[in-house]
Amino acid sequence: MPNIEYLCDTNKTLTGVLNVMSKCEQCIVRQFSSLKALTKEELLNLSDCKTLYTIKKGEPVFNEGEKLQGVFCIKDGVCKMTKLNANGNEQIVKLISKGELLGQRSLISEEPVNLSAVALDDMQVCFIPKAEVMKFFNQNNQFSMNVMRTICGDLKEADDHLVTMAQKSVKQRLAEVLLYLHDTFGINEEDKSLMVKLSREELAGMIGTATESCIRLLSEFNKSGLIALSGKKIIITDSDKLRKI
Amino acid sequence: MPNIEYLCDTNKTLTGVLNVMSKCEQCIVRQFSSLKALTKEELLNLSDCKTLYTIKKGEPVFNEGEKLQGVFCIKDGVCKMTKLNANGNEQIVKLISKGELLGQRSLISEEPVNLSAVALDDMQVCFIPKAEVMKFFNQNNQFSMNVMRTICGDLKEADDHLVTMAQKSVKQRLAEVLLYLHDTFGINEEDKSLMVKLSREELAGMIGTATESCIRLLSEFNKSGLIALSGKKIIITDSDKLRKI
DNA sequence: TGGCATACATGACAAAAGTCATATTTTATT
DNA sequence: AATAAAATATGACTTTTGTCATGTATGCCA
Repeated sequence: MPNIEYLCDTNKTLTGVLNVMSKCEQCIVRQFSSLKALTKEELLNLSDCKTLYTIKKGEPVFNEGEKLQGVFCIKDGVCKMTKLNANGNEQIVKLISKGELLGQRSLISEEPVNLSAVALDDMQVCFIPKAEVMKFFNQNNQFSMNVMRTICGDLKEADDHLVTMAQKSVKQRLAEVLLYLHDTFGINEEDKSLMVKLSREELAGMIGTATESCIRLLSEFNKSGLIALSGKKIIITDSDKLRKI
Repeated sequence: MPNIEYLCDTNKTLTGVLNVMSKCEQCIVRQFSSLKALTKEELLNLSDCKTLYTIKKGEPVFNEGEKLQGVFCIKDGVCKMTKLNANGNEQIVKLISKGELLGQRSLISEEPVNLSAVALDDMQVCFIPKAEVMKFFNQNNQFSMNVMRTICGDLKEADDHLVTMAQKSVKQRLAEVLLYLHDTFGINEEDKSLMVKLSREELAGMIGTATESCIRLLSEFNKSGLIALSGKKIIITDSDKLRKI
């Protein structure tokens, strides 16, 4: 992972230069996260101590087991939160995108992160040091409540996700994931293909199945006219039928 | 579910009588929950407004979709947190026992509960009204942090659980659940059988499989000498081998 | 104590999903 | 543009898991 501690402690110049271009106060993304509860003054402080980061497609923001020194606010891009199992298979637990905070759970629990975060496309993230976040917890109750509500939402999603994994067939799970990608991240205007591009292997990793099974089912959906495939691109052509699988 | 609002608003006498027998200050169970952060004064208040409840084996504490007017602190007993799927199958998401709070997520998110809670044996729970809990959130930061840490822990567990469900075989999941029941809830002294008694159907519901598959695998484990079965009782005889499945 | 209901158990078969081999296509690189 | 490497696709087969039928044990209650 990028060596955040190093950059944050020593590269004051770089940090400063980057910050000129991105005052937190004007950052629209902030409005969608728990940070929306911060006061003007708190935002000014935040602007000074944050570090803007660019992470290239395929690179990790952090890896399972690392200790974080703060949280990341996603300004742009999408990443996958993953976990390796004993066989070396990668399970994608969820996708996280613009406006969300990464690593809050780890900070609160004072534990290493439980999941890896890997960029699915080029990302821009702001790193906010631990001390700053903890200060907000102490002085801004609304912020605390926002974080708590977010985590409660995550917990509900995780429980629901669990039931899906435990009770539904691979086919149903694939249909569900395709609809989720469609509804959450949208489609390209020109060709109506899903905006988030995952390899077949990654798609299989979201569903918890073998890559071949995933490919086979995509072919089947294609033949049945539920979706259209053109190279890596997936276009949902009959979302109603997909929903009824 | 028991009509909590009714009891709490009107049955002052009953509440009082019960409270004489159970001051929160002396309640050992409290020490294991987020409530341990409360001051003496806060505990005295709590004693006055809580309601002690007895819930019989098989009865619900609350059902999926209900709106709660507070949280439940489990004084004794174990319950299953479940969700019904479209086929009417019951998925057991987790087991909750002595010392834990039920319904916090719902209260924070201001949403109906996402899971049903059903007693696996006779339970004793204290109902704490919403207003009281919210007061603690506002006046006691340590309490807030405790709740937050608990929920973060739940989230981690849920994510891990998800990976297990998605990636492991039914056989592995059964082995894992048996070890979990053993390690978390312990065994009976006399016959070394698992303390928590689940029907085959419930066990299947924890694993996310058909009851017959669950029974078949238990037989197999029995024949291979990993476990011993005597009626409903399950005795783990070779936990090392079970762990290596 | 007998009979009924329920839970547990097992066989036979079907369906779902995984594995391995091997094409074929796409993408990256020189 | 040529080639190599990676990703996608498909067939053949095995293993896992689910379903339905049916039998057996267990507990409960009049």
